[in-house]
Amino acid sequence: MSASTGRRERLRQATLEEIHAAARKLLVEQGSAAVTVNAVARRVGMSGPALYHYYAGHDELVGAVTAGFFRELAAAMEQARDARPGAPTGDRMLAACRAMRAWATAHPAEFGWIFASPIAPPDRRPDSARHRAALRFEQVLLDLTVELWRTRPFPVPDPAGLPASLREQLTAYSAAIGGRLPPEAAHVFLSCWIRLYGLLCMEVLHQLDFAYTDMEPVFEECLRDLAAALGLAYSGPPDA
Amino acid sequence: MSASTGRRERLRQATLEEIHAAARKLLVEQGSAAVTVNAVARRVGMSGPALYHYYAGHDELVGAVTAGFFRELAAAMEQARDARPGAPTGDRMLAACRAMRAWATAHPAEFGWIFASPIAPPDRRPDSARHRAALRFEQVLLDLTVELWRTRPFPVPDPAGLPASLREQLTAYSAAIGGRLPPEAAHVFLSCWIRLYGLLCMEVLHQLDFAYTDMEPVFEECLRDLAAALGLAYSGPPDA
DNA sequence: ATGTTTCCTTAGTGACTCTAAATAATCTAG
DNA sequence: CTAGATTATTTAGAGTCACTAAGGAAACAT
Repeated sequence: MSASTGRRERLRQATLEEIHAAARKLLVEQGSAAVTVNAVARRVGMSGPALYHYYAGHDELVGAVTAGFFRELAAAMEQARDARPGAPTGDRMLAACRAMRAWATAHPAEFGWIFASPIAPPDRRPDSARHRAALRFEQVLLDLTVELWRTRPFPVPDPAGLPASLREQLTAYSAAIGGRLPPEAAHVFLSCWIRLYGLLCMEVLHQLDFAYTDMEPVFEECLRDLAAALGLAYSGPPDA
Repeated sequence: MSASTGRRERLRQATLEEIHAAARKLLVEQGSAAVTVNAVARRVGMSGPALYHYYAGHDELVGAVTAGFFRELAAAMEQARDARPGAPTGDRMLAACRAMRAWATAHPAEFGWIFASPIAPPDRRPDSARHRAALRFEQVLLDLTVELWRTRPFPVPDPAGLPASLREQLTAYSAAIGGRLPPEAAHVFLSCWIRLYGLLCMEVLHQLDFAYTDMEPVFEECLRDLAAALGLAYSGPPDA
């Protein structure tokens, strides 16, 4: 068997990327419904069933494309996070959040595709590339929150004030992330995550068009809230 | 021409409802992808193209079904709102919010369909039945907020502290709702709306499965936050 | 040079959306 | 009560989709 750098393997990788790019272009230009096996194959110059030598079917193709989007989004956030290594954790967190929205607004079709996948639950198998990429994406803000918690702990609610069932779930989640955050801190993290993610979700799904035409200041207001919740200084958008 | 209660018209309405029910059953039992023109027609006992005499195509059928879901959701919220006419506005608002989540969790497929429609943006024409039903849905909490604002004004941010572009949009929205809320109050309303809607969005799209298995206490925590923001007394879930 | 693996094509199946034409049922007018 | 218009529904068919199967051609290994 040839090594991983064999000529064939290289060609195969190139074709995979070409397929990936074609699918993305199709998505951006004509919407998610246009991303069909046949259409993608046509774009890369091969006809129909040839694509089945690269992906087992439509779902797997969709999953691979989605994973790529997640990776790109995570990379953008990681880059923003690491752009100024010496800066306070809070600033780097705000930068990562803004990078998330920047990617989302620069690539609305891709961001929408991530959530409202034409086929929502199928590729949610915990071993899929999509799942791994999604984990990496979720990890970015979690890591920053952990760092913040270690260096400059934020205020947390009294665990006794939380409902018992919520406390149990938080304890389980705290264990799932290796105890890097205690349950109360995990609650704060998840609350922030929900607000951030939910807002972008709604923006991208156009659920707020009835009230807002430009979501940027709304997003900044949300960031201000989150900064307050995390006890960190809110510094306005970089170019404002 | 016959009156609106002609026999034919009645038959047609009955068929429309039958189509509607068949589509919904298909959605619930086999997922959104199963809601095809052919499958729906088969279920109502007619074959294929006959359905085109009731809907111009797949998109219109989807839109009609979605509008029905919106109406049902709005009705459930209105019923909760009006269940205890003498109760404080705050209690009735919490009841309406809980009714929203109750409907969403009782009909996850339908609620998910509302957002991640197989065909997202096309039937977003401002004159469609879907759009009107969505407006009615949005109106429920808006009405309650207006009532609250008139009877027991909630704290609002200083307009001078808001970014100019946000202020402009809020002014426009305030005008769009007939000035029933001033821009600052509209901002509070929209913030609450975004948090509520965003949370349910994420729950239904299973974006929080990585941390929570039971979202009910999370939702109640959110309600508690919103109650605080609106300056009203939080009263726990009715049956807890 | 031979055999194997990989890639890609054509052909074909069953499903889908939707159009067109023909047929059956129903209502309306004289 | 019958003739014509309207409506409901059917079958046929075009075009596309996902996917399978079978075969040819190229690249690879030995």
